[in-house]
Amino acid sequence: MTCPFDSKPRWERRKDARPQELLAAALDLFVERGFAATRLEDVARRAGVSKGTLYLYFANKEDLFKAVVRENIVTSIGEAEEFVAGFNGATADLFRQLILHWWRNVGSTKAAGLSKLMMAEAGNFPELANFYHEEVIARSDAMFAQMLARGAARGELRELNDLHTIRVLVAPMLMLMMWQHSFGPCGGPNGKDQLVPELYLERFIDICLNGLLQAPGSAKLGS
Amino acid sequence: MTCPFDSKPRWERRKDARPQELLAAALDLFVERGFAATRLEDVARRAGVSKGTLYLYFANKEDLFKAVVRENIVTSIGEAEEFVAGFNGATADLFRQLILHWWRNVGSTKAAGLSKLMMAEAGNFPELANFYHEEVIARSDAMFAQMLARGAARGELRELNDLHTIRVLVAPMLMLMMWQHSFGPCGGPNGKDQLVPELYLERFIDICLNGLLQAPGSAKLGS
Amino acid sequence: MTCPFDSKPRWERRKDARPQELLAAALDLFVERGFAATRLEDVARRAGVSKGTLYLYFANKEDLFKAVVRENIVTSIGEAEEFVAGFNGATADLFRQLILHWWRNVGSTKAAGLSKLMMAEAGNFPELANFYHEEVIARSDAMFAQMLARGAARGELRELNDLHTIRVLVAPMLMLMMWQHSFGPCGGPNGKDQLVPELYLERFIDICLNGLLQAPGSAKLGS
Amino acid sequence: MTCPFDSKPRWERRKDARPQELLAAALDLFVERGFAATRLEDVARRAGVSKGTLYLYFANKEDLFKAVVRENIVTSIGEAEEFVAGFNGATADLFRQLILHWWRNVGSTKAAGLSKLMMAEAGNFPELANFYHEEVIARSDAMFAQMLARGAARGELRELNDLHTIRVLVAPMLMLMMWQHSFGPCGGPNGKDQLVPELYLERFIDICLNGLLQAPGSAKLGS
DNA sequence: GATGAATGAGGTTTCATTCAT
DNA sequence: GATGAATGAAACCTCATTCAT
Repeated sequence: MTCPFDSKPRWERRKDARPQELLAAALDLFVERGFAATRLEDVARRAGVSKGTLYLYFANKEDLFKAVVRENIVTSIGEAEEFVAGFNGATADLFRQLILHWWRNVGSTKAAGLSKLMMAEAGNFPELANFYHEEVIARSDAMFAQMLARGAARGELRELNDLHTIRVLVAPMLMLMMWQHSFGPCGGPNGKDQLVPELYLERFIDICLNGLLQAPGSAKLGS
Repeated sequence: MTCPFDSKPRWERRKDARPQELLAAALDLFVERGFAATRLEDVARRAGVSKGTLYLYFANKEDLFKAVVRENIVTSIGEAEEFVAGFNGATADLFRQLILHWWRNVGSTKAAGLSKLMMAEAGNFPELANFYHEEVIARSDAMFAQMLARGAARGELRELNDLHTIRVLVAPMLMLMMWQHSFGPCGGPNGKDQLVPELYLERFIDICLNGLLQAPGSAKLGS
Repeated sequence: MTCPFDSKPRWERRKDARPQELLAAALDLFVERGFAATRLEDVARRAGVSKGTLYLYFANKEDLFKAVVRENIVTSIGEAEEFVAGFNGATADLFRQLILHWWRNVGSTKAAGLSKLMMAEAGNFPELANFYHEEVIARSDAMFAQMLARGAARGELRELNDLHTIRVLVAPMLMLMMWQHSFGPCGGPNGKDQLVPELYLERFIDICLNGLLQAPGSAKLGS
Repeated sequence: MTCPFDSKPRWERRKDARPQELLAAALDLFVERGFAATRLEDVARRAGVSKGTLYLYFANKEDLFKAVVRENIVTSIGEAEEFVAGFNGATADLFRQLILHWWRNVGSTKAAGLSKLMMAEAGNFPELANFYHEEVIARSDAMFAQMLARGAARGELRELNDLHTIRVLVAPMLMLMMWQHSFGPCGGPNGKDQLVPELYLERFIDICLNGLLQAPGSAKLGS
C-alpha cells in the first residue's frame, strides 16, 4: 500500500526521517537525565548517527531542545485549545475530559518529563525558559482561563477566574507528570507508595470540583 | 592585646561558624543552579573560604547537600508534625494553618527551591533520591495522612484517606514552591503573570475545602 | 591535490597510529615516574595530542596501564614460553639463553621499568596487582618451573623444582631490571658503581649454575 | 621498678618519646603506601598527635623519611658490618649467618618495605635517592666486598669479587624483602604461590654456594 | 609546645563543539 | 551529506605546608 506518488527512493526518505529519529532520541534522554546532563553523543548514538550529523540538523543543544518541546508539547497544547473551544456540555465534564485527554496525550507519555526538566533548569537557561513560558505556559494558562470563564458564565462554577485559581488547578496534573519522572521509579520496594495515575486523577477532579468538606446537612457537625 | 600593626590574616579561625556559613552558601547556590550545576568552589567562595576548607566540614558534594536538606527541610517537617499532633480545633482550620505555617517557615524561604532540585535530579542521583524520599516525602505523607484521618474521625472531612488524596493536596503547595524558584523570577515583563503567594494559598485552601462547583441550590443545575 | 595555501591543521587525523604513540609515551612516563605520579596530561602531550584525546582510546588510567603492560611484557612472556617449549639442547644452555633473550627483548628496554613500578604500587592498586600477577608473574613462574623440570628429568640439574627455587633464580634478573630504572641513573659520580649488564648477567648465570664455592678438591676443605 | 635517677616527670618523658612514635607511625605508612602516597596527616594521627606537631620534629616529609631510614636500616647496616668484621669461621658460614641475621633483624620487619619504596621513588626524589645510596647501598656493597675478599683470601670461595657478583648475591634477599611488601599479601587465594621465607632463604644460600648443576661425578651423564 | 583550620595548586575525567576528510 | 577525531575548559577532590591561637 505504498503511495504511487511517493517516488522518493529509500535512502532519501531515510534522510528526511533523520530529524525525527534525533528528536525521539533526544526526548528520551532529556527526560531521563535533564538538559545539562544529557550528552549529545548519546543522543546521536541512540538515533543511530554520529555526533557530527546531529549538528547538521540542529545548530546546538538548545536548538535541539526547543525542537523537542515543539514536537511534543506545543502541538498538544494546540489540540487542547481546540478541544476546549469546541466543547459542548457541562463545564464540569469539560474539566474532567480535558484532564483525562491531557493525561492520555501528554501526561502519560515521555513528553511529561519535559515539565520537570524545565522547572529545574529554567534558571540556568533563561533563553529556554522564555521560550517555554511563551509557547507552553502562557497558552495553557489562557486555555484554563477560558474554561473557567465558560463555567462562570454558565453559572456552573464559582466566580474564580484568575491566575491563582488556574495554577492551583494545574498543579496536581503537573505534579503527577513530574512525579512519574522523578521519584515515581524509586517507588516503595514493597509496591506501596505507588501512585495509580487514573485513581489519582479521579481524586484530583473530585476534590477540585467538590472539595474536601462534608456536604452541608451531613453528619459533619456531629463530631 | 591586639597588635596595632595587626594586618588581616589570610584567614580567620572560626570553626564554629563555618558550617553554618557554608550551609547558607550551599543552599543559595543549590537552589539557584541545581545540584549538578553547582560548583563547590562557588559555594566556598560565597562563604568566604577556599575550596579546600569546605572539605574540612563535608566529605563531598552529596554530604553537603544532605546537610542542607536536613538543616532546612527536615527540621521543619518535625515542627509541622508536632503542630499537627498537638492541634485542637476544626480540621479545616488545621489544614489552613498547616499550609500557612509551612509557607512561612519553608515555602517562602530559599529552602523551597530544594523540592524543585530534588524532583529534577532524583534520577541522576539515586542516593540523594532515597535520602530525600525517606526523610522528607515519607514523613510529609504520613503527616497528611494523620490530618485526613483526624478529619474523617471527627466527621469533618469526607472519607478520603489514601496516598492519592494526599498527593493531590500537596501538589499546589509544591507547585508554588517550585514556581517561585523557576519561572517565577522570569515573570511577565509587564508584571502580569505574577503570583501573589498569599492569594494563591487562600485560593488553594478554598478550592480544596469547598470545590469549584456552585453550592447546591445555585444555578449549577442548569447544565 | 594539496592546497598550496594549506595551513597546518589544528590536529591531524591518524587514528591508527594514535594508540601506539600513546602507549609509547605512557611507557616512558610510567617507567620514569611510576603509576600514581604520572600525569595523563603529560602522557598526552608527549604523544603530541591533548588530554581529551587520550580518553578516546583508553577509558582511564588503569586501562592505559594495562595496555602498556600487555604491549610490552605479556607479548614477550609468550615468546619466552615458546622458546622454552621448543628448545633442544642442554638445560644449562637453555637457562643461559633464556636469560640473555629476556634481557635483549625486555630487560634492556624501558619495559623493564614496569616491574619496579608494579612492585611499588601493587599495594595501592589491587586491581592492577591482580592483573599483573595473573598475566605476568604466574606465567613467568610456570615457564621457569617447566625449565627446572626439564633439567631434572634429563639429569642435568639438581632436583630443585619449587616456587622458592624459581624465585631465587628470577631475582637477579629482576634486580637488574629494577636497578637500571631506579638507582642506575644515579650512578656513582665518578662512574664506579656502574653495572655492566652483560657482565652482571654472565656472573649471575655462572653463580646460579656453579655456585660460589671452590670446586671439590680445592682448598675449600680448609674451613 | 622505676629507676631512681630517672627523675623526669611523666609528660616530659612523653615529649621525648614523640619522635619515636612518629617514626614508628611513619615507617608503617611509608612501607604500606610508598613515599608520595603517604599522607602526613595519617602519620600524625597514627602517632596520636596533630599534623602541626609533626612539623615541630621534622622539617618536612623528606626529612621525616630520612629519619625513618636512619632509624631502621642504617643502624642495622652498622651491626652487620661489625658482624662481618668480627666473624671467625668458614666464609660459607659467614654468608649463611649474615643472610639469616639480616633477615631476622631487617628483612622480616617492616623496615624491609623501605627498599621497595626507594627503588620505586628514587627517580622522583633524587635527594632521597642520593641519601639512600650513600648510607645504605654503598655500605652494603662494601660489606659484601669484604666478605667475598675474605673468602677468596682463605681459598674458600672462587675469586669473584666485583660489584656484579655482589649485586647478584644481594638480589634474592632484596627480592624477598620487596615481595613480602608488594605481591606477598596478594597471595594465591588457595594459599599456593606463598613463599615461606625460611625455605626460600635456605634455597637461596644453597644455590649461591653450590649452584644448580649436578655435582661432577654424579649421575648427571646418565640421562 | 601543641593544635588544627585554612590554603590552593594540581590530578583525573567529561563533553559541547569544530572541522578535515 | 556524513563522519568521528580532536580540543580544552571545567568540575570534583586531595594534601603538604603554614600560622594564629
